[in-house]
Amino acid sequence: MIHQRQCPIETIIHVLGGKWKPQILWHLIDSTKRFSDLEKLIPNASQKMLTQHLRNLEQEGIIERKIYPTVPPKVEYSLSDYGKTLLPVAEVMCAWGENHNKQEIREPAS
Amino acid sequence: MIHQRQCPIETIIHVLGGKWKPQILWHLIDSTKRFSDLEKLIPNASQKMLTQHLRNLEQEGIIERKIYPTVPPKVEYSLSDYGKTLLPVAEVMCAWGENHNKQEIREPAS
DNA sequence: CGGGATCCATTAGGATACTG
DNA sequence: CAGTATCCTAATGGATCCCG
Repeated sequence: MIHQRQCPIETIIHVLGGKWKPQILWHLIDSTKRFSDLEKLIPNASQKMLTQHLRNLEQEGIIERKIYPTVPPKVEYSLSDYGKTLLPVAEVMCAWGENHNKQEIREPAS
Repeated sequence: MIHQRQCPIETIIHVLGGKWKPQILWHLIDSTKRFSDLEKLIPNASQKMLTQHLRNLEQEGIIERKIYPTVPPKVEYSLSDYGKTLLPVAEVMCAWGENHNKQEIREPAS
């Protein structure tokens, strides 16, 4: 699964490029969330995909997963310090994307 | 195909997120290229995917396609002015990606 | 509660052949 | 030269059931 990417842009696209990853990160910005919280916040994501994306983000070091060995189990996800280095980048990406969404309805150049 | 994206990050990932799109853009930064040039520059991309990604980027307004009605045909691709607004964003993404590639071999935190 | 396992649908990407 | 068209495989995402 880990292969060399010729352009580092592909790296960040790979890290962020899962259908629900941006939303997951978005919800973790301000506070730690439990698995069930994320399920409620992102209701269209299936359990499987939520789990899978959370695992991916964890492997990349972006988020942290804390397990409380209680019954019933409790698992908390949070943005790691390293993950926070993504935020400024995400902001720039967001700004361009937001503008692009507006541009999409512009008239074609003559 | 056009659907609302809840987070604008998804927009830019959608625009850049094709296997060969970053490379296409990279090669168009400094100069206009013909289709056959891009084929040589990105030899692993199939004709089909190259065409498909070029069409996508054109539809998004990122690149321009100029057809010379000669025989044999000649088609030139170039970055549009609007496409150039992506460059600073791409740079930031690149920088993070580059650093991330180094981090990947770091030892896990204790 | 927070998953794992399994099976299915959709999409992305690739190989090859053909054409104006 | 710059593609289309067709067929195929791989990867992603989703639905459902089960379990400690």
